[in-house]
Amino acid sequence: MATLLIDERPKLEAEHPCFGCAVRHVSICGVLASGELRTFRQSGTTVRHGAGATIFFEGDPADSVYTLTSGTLRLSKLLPDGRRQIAGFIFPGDFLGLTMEDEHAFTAEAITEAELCRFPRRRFDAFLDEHPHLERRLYLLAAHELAAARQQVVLLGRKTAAERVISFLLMLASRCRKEGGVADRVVLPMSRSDIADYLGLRIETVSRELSALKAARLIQMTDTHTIRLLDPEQLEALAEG
Amino acid sequence: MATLLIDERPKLEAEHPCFGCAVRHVSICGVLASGELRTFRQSGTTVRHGAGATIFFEGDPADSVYTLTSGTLRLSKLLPDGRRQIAGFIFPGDFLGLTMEDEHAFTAEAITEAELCRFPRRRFDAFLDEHPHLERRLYLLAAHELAAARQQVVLLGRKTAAERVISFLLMLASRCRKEGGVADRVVLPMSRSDIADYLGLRIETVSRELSALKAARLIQMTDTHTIRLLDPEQLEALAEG
DNA sequence: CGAGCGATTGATCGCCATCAAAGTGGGTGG
DNA sequence: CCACCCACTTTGATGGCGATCAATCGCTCG
Repeated sequence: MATLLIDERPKLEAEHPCFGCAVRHVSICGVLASGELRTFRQSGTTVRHGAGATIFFEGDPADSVYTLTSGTLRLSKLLPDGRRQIAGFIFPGDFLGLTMEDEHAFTAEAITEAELCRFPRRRFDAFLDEHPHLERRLYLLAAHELAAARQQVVLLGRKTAAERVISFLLMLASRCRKEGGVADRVVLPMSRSDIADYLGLRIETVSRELSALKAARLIQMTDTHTIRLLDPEQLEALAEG
Repeated sequence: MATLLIDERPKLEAEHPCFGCAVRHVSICGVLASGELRTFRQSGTTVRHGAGATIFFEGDPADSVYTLTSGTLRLSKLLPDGRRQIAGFIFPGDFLGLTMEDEHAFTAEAITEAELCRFPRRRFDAFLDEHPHLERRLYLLAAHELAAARQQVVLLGRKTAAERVISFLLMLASRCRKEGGVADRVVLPMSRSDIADYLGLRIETVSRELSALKAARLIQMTDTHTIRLLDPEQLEALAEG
């Protein structure tokens, strides 16, 4: 029995790359039966992007959808004069390219090296027609993103700089926890500039607030991209005023 | 032929209140065939709320969904210390209560007197199971709301007070246009306080910016709740910096 | 070792918030 | 019908938070 598993596993993966996919169960593919998955896989291709690369620009025709399998992306929009707002970060398992319009409203860029599953939109839509239960999954996905966007609206509309930075750290910590990681050790793959543009602040302000939290012994920074939450309880209280 | 129409119409409406519904074709019900509609209607009830009334509070169990048939609502959230952020306004034809959580994340209140179609969530879900094409409609709806929320994120994160107010006016004008109204005459059913809490500003700032636009001959105010856009082109340019 | 980029820290400025007061309009009761 | 009230809006004066300008630090890479 055990030997069968050991022998069979690699063969399955060779036919079905998805079986080896780290995010299969969390992504949209999770609801697919094995036979469906094969068909689905055949309509997609794997793409790799180096850090800083652009997956698509705002205004580009939205003719593909993606699942991120590794790395981190940012979704951003530029105002004509260069001001930038980041609408969200995309982590492994997240879906990308979901839109009703013909054009993408936001630019998607790789923060770290990233790997994605790319599906031509036409094929994806056709597949959707044949598998109606995928639509519920898609709806759940959209509802989830909507909740996140509205949380960001509250943050940007009414929170102070300190509250924004704390909320951001807690958000990342919560995502860490859901993925089974340790709760109080947060990795920030993005730069201060990305954080600032996500929180509607300037990099100097983000830096200052982090320094203040460090001085208050609420966080610890081993390096600039790794933060340890020393008092999650109090941070939680501070995040909401 | 004409007499038949005249005679038959009221009878149809008596059996099928939805036929007389002003928002049937734009709301989620629009995809339903007549037979389906009858079933759907039977699972819903009409509710009325006076101006200022609360439809549900954030934290209330999300056991109903609604379609707004007349009036205007606001979706808001309070921070512990009383700061309020409005995440969106709900207009006739819009869907309300759409959430994946067990509890509503936002409070829904009537700005003007409002009329809604209320559906118990269990029945709605059951109906959804039997009519899979409704799920696509629902997905489209969520995607639309997501786009609106992200637009608000950009507004709150990176726009100045003047740009926010102009963007708001243009948003309402665009909605007016879609509903076949005149493009340059905008009605604001909500108070200055509601506008401020939507735009992440204070009422004084909203008032000042409106006065400035009036002084610049870009808008006209017949009364505090009716605004005429005198130069939509230039307003459009000013809205994006 | 120096160039170059990102992050931090410091000094000052400006937009919008806050505090304050006056204007407006609609509804009520005398 | 008018006087009064109350809530909402507008306008004015001042202040503070976060932006801006500027310098330094620390790291990686050539």
